[in-house]
Amino acid sequence: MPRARSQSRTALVDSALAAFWKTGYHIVSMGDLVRETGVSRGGIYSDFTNKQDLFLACLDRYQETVVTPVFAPVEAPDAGLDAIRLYLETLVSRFEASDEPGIGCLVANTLAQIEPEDTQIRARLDTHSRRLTAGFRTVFSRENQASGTLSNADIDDLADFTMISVQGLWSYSRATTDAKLLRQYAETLMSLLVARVHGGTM
Amino acid sequence: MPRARSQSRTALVDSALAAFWKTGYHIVSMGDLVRETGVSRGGIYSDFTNKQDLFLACLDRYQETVVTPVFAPVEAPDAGLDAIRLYLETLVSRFEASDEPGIGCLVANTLAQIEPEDTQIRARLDTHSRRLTAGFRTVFSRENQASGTLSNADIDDLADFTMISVQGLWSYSRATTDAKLLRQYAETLMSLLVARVHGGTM
DNA sequence: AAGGTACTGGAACGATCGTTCTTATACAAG
DNA sequence: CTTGTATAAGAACGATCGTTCCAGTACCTT
Repeated sequence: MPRARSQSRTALVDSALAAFWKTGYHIVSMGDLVRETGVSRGGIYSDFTNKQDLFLACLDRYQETVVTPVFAPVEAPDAGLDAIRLYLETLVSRFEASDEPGIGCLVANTLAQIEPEDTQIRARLDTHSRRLTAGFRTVFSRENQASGTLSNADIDDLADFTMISVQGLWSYSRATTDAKLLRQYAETLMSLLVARVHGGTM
Repeated sequence: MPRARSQSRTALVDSALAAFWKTGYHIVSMGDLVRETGVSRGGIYSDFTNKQDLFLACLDRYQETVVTPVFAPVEAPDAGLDAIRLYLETLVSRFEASDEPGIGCLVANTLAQIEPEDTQIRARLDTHSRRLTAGFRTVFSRENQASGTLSNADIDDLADFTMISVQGLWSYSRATTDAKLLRQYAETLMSLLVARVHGGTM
């Protein structure tokens, strides 16, 4: 029977996730991970075959512990535009909670620093984007059922637009300490979505 | 009198810029730079004190050779909303020219992989953002003079919004090969700007 | 108490990193 | 041609990288 480690496997991944998220995959060394996770080199390599394997686990864990909780309102069965508003509000208030520049979105950060051939990582980033798009699309589709002013193609476009805008919001959160700016962005985006869904195709 | 090098200093920077842009600062090694620039190690270190110094020169060069030409319409003295449309069109058609994922924006890529304390690099990224914002703000201000429907604060917000949106567009161009999606995003953004400037505050 | 298991801490490995230095070569000036 | 200089090519340096390995130890089971 396996003995309980001082750090459980998920706690190990959580610590590694924090390091990768804040500092970036290539900058974080195994020595850093040993120090920040509190798990020895042997311990890490007994659970993961190499650094990239651990990072992939972190990407998966990121979906569970970061994306799912905050995106859950949008993915709820009865979610409407207010769910998207709530989602954006959660993001913005998270930015406002700190005076320092944010650490952005792990997925967006990773996208900027992987090589094009890195298919394993890239697949996970695609999954993330499709998850966001699908969530938004379902909401728009539901909101559109009453009026029916938008075509399916319009809804697809709007979902893609929202996904890219959110990625931009996350990305830029790494650059600024001015949360008010991010809040303004979210509000403008939100008003655009409302206008599109309830105010016709503009 | 100094002898002409086989590669001039600007050609060196251009080659290094291409490598940093496509692959990322941390992944590109000095050996890579020697191979791709065609300049020896000694030659590189005679012009730049270290790798970061060369990278800073690349960031500056990026402004000159990439940002300035494509952003020039927006910064023109008589630029209007059509200049922004032209700017977005230039970006999108650049994406459409290739079947592979894009390499994004060097500034946005760098932002995702530097440490928060890296003030020298961060200062250049801030300058870039302010440059974009200022260009957009001037256009909106000019377009607004006739009707005067927008307050100065509205114009500032809209300029920030546009800058972040453009950063998002660039960022996501690294993720997808679907240029149509990016074109759709640009068109939606453009219609929003037109509505805000000429159609009231929504 | 004894044995086995699972982890720690750290030494050690080869590879590669950024950087420096040396040697040889190609060209300009006299 | 000779001399001087700037560059090229690459050896070499210490540091650090990811990874492996080993001895010591704490804990569970019997």
